[in-house]
Amino acid sequence: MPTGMYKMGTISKRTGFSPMLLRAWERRHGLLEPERGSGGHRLYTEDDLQVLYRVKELIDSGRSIGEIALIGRETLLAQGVAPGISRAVPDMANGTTTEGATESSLVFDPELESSGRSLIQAAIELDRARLDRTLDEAFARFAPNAVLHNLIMPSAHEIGRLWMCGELNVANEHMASDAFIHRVAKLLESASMGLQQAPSVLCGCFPDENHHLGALILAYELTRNGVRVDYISGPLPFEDLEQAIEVRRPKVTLLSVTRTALFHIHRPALIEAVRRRRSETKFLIGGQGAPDVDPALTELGVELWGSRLEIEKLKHTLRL
Amino acid sequence: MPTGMYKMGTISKRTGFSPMLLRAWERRHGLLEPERGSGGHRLYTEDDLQVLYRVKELIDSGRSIGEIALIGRETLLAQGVAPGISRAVPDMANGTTTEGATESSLVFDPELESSGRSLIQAAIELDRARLDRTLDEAFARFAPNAVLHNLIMPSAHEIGRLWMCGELNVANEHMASDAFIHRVAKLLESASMGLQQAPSVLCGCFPDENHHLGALILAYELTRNGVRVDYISGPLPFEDLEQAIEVRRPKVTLLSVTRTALFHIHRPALIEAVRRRRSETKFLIGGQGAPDVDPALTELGVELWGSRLEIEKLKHTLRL
DNA sequence: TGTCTATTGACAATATATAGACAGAGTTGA
DNA sequence: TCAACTCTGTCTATATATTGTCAATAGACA
Repeated sequence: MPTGMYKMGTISKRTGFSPMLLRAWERRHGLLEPERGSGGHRLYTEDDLQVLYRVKELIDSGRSIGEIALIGRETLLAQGVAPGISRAVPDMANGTTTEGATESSLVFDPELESSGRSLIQAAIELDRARLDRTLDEAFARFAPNAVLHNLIMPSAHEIGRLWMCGELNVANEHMASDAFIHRVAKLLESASMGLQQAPSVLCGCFPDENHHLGALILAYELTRNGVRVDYISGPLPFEDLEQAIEVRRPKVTLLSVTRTALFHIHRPALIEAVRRRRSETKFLIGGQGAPDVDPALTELGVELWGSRLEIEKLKHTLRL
Repeated sequence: MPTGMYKMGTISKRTGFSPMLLRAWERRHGLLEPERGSGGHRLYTEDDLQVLYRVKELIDSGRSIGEIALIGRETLLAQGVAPGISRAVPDMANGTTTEGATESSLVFDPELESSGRSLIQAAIELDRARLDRTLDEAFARFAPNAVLHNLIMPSAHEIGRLWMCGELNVANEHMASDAFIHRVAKLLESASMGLQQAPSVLCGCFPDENHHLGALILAYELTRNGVRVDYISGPLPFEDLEQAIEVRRPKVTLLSVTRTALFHIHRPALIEAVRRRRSETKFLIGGQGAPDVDPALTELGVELWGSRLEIEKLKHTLRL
C-alpha cells in the first residue's frame, strides 16, 4: 500500500536520527537524495525509510556512516526491506555484502533435510496439501520441539530468503507462513488444554514486528512447560500492550522482536512504558533483535533474553 | 439535500477536527473538495468521512497533514480504517447522524445472541480460552454455516466497529481475529480431506486487502461443496497472483475485496492482468467491495459476485 | 432570532532549509 | 611523539514553509 512520501519530521521520528544528522549525511555522503516538495522540503520515499532502518542496524552494530555509505543505497535497500527473517550478513572485511542473492544458509538437521526441501518445494508449487503432509510426517517422526526448531524455523528463514532474492513471491510466502502458523497454533491449542489456572505470562510482539512465528513457538514451548500463556499475535503498540497488561495482569510480559533496528527505534517508548507500568509485571525481551546487554533496561528490571530460551529461569520468576 | 451526506458540524463531531481546520486543509491541500448545497454549505459524502478517519489515524501516528495530502484521496480511501464494516447510517430526516460513537448494528440471530455477546466479552477480556470455548459450543449446537455467517462474521464486524470507535484496541482485535481464523482454517483443513483431485479454484484476496476472513470462509464453503480450493491468505499483488495462476492453473480464480475504494484503485491493474493472462482461468470477484455491474470487466469475462455466493453457478463453470 | 456556515486575511508556533563553524575521536605521516 | 588531517555528530544564524488558530464580515438555515 502506498504510504506517500515522508517529510523530515516523520523520518526523524521513525528512525531516531536527528534532522541535522540526516542533512549532514546527505551533504557529505549523498546516501539519500530525496525529492523536494514545492516548498523545498525533503520528501523521502518508503524505500528511503527502509534504507535508513538498515543504516540504523549497521550503526547499532558499530559500523561508521562512511563505511555504510560505501555499501550503496541499492544494497542497503535489498538488505533492509527484508522481512527480518533472514538478513544478509555483512562481510566485515571489506564492508560490502554478497552481491545479488544472498547465499543460502540452509542448514537442516540431516534427519530433516528431505522434509525441509519438500516444504520449500511445496511452497514453490503452492501445494498446501503437500505442505501439510510433510509437516504431518515430520511431527509423526520427531518430537515437536525438534520439528519446530530444526524444520519449521529454518524453512521459514529459507522461504524469507528466497522471497527476498525474488525466487519466491508473496503467494508462496503467505501459503507457507499460513501452514506453519496454523500448525503451531494447533500445537499451542492442545498444549493449553488443562492449563486453566490464572494466566501468568503475556506473550506478544514488539510494535511493527510482523514476524510472529517466533513468538508463537515461544508461547507453545512455555505452555508445554506448564506455563499458562496469553498469546497475542501481530504487532502491538506499547499503548495497547499496556492496556492488555491492565486486563490480564500477567506476572511476566514477554515481547519478541526480530530486528535490532526495530528494537532501537522503539526502545525509548519501551522504557517509558516500563517506567509507568501500574501492575507489577516483569518484562522480558526476546528474539534476534534484542541486544545482549542494555544497562538502562536492566536497571528497570527488564530482562534481555535474546534468542536464548531460559524456561527454568522464567519458571523461577513465576514462582515468586 | 441528497441523502447520505454530512454537513460540517457532523463531520467535525465525528472526526474531532474543527470546522476551521477542515476548511484550512481544503484551502491549502484540496484533500477533500466536498459538494456544496444550494446555500453554499459543504456536503461531505460517506467516502469523505472514511478518508478523514484514515487521516485521523495517520495524524495520530505522527504524520503531518502535508504528507498525508501527498498520498491522495483515492489511496487514503482505499486504506480506510474499517472495511466497510460499519458505515455510519446518515439520518435521513435532517442529514445529520447520531452523535458520538456509531450505533451498534449488532444483529445476531436470536439463537446465537448470547454466544455473540460472549465472544465480544472474551475479546475485551483477552480471554482466548473463553473465545475458543464459546466457538466450541456454537459449533456443537449449530451447523458450521450458521456459526460462520451468524456468529463469526457478525462478531468480526462488531469487533471491527468497537475497535474503530476506540472501545477495543489492537490486542483485542488480534486475539479475536486469531481465534476466528484458526477455527475456520481447521474447518477448511478437515473439509479438504479426501478432495485430492486436481485443483480447480484459486481463492485469494485483492492487493492491499487485509481482511481475509471472508475469503477463508468462502474457501471453506466451496471445499465443503466438493470444490477443491487453493487458498492463499493475505493481500496479493496482481503480479504475484498471475505467477500463482501459472503455477496452479486453476479453472477459476476467485478474488475477495471488502472495500469499494480498494476495488476501484486496483481496477485498472486488474483489467491489465486479466487481459494478459496466459492460462485460461475464469476470474470471479467477490466481497462487499465488488460492484454489482462493471461492463468493462464483464466484457473480459470477469464475473462479479458481490456478496452473493453462487455455488451452483460456480460448479457449472467448473464442469466445463 | 439564534445558530451554523463561508470567506478572507492574518498571526504565532513549529518545522525545515542553507551555509558555515566547532569539538572530539581517530588516523596518518614525518 | 606530535602536528596535521579526516570523519563525525552537533551547533548557530538566518530565512522560508507549514500548520493550527483566530477575527471580522456576511450569508444560510430552522
